[in-house]
Amino acid sequence: VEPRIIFHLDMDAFFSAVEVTSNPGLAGKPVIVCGDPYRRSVVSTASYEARKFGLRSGMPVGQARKLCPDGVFVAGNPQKYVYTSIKILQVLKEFSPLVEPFSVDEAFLEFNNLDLGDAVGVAREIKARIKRDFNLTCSIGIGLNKYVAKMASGLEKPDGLTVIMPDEFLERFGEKQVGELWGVGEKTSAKLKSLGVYRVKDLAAFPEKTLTRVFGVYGSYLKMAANGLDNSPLVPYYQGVEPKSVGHEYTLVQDVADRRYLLSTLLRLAEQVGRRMRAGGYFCNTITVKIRFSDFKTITRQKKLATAFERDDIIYAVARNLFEVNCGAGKIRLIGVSASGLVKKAEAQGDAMFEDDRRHRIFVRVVDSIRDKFGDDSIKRGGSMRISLPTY
DNA sequence: TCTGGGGTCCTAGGACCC
DNA sequence: TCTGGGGTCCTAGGACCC
Repeated sequence: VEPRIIFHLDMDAFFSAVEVTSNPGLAGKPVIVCGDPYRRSVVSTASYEARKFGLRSGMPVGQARKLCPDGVFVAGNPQKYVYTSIKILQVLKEFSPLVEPFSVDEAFLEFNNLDLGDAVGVAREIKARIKRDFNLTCSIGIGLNKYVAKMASGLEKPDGLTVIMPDEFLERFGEKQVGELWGVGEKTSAKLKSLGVYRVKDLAAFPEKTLTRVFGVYGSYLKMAANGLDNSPLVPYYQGVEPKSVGHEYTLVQDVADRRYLLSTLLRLAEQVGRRMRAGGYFCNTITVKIRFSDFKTITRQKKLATAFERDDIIYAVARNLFEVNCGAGKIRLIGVSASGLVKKAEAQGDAMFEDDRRHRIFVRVVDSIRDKFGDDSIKRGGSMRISLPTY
């Protein structure tokens, strides 16, 4: 019996590549997809041409412009990427029913009864189909578990195809820095360095007891990761995963001290959160407000209620109270509202707050449907009308 | 160069109860 | 009188990922 084989498929510079397909004149140019260029934003995706200039995801757009003055900076179109992503998933399902969408540009596939030699052929077919149908390239990593497949897909980007057998993991990654491992970020790298662990092979051989003492449950995960071990199951798309939270946050165009303006923004965020919950059929019992001050210090404050709710006015009332108690008097850079403790609508039945008035619900449904068609800004309630910023 | 937005999971401390 | 032990729930923050 052949063991299960896992593919990890990673679209190459996905957002930039999609922009090029809808505007072929951009082909071969440094294309940078970012947030609204008129607001404070960062690079979402830089094409490989742009990466030659040192551009990376997460880099502030100002810095990116300096490094790459001739770059084409495009405001992202999330809907377009989601649409393309779904189309690609449909193609992947033709190759295996066991597809786990991992993000908008990544997916895992599982194959059973597939010979390893044949796996490479299947991967080539997938790459050819995606090239033919979408004019996009991807990189595929193949291994016996998700972790190895994920690490493999990054080795030969772009347009890569990499197989890693269990006994090959340390050959391929042993000499690399621990920060190259999926799940090992800046802080963990630094902590590991202080333990004398620099390379993946050092971590692979490090005593697990020490790791567990320093990192808690994460310690044994680290040791396994460094050895290419992973027994996490693939979760097929049709099983889905229930979200744990729904939130929105917004970095203001400029830091703002005007409390009326901030509250109107908070209301908009509360309404967006409510709308997403209703669209998914969820109730929540906890609201979290996030505040980032001018100095980038960031706090979160949350409140759990005894009952589940989804009404905008309740979300806003809770958020507003948390905000007013914690906002201080200075300028604020970002505010966010998030709902957690989610339960499906059916499970929330019988809750006291569920018995609220029908008219309110109908009103909200109408507003939601208009916003679905025409965008969040098409309808506003009085309190969320923009109040013009004072001149700076 | 001035630092997005959407998430998940884990930890630690305090409140509270028995 | 000057100090327990166990357990659960809630809250805040940190780390990481795409």
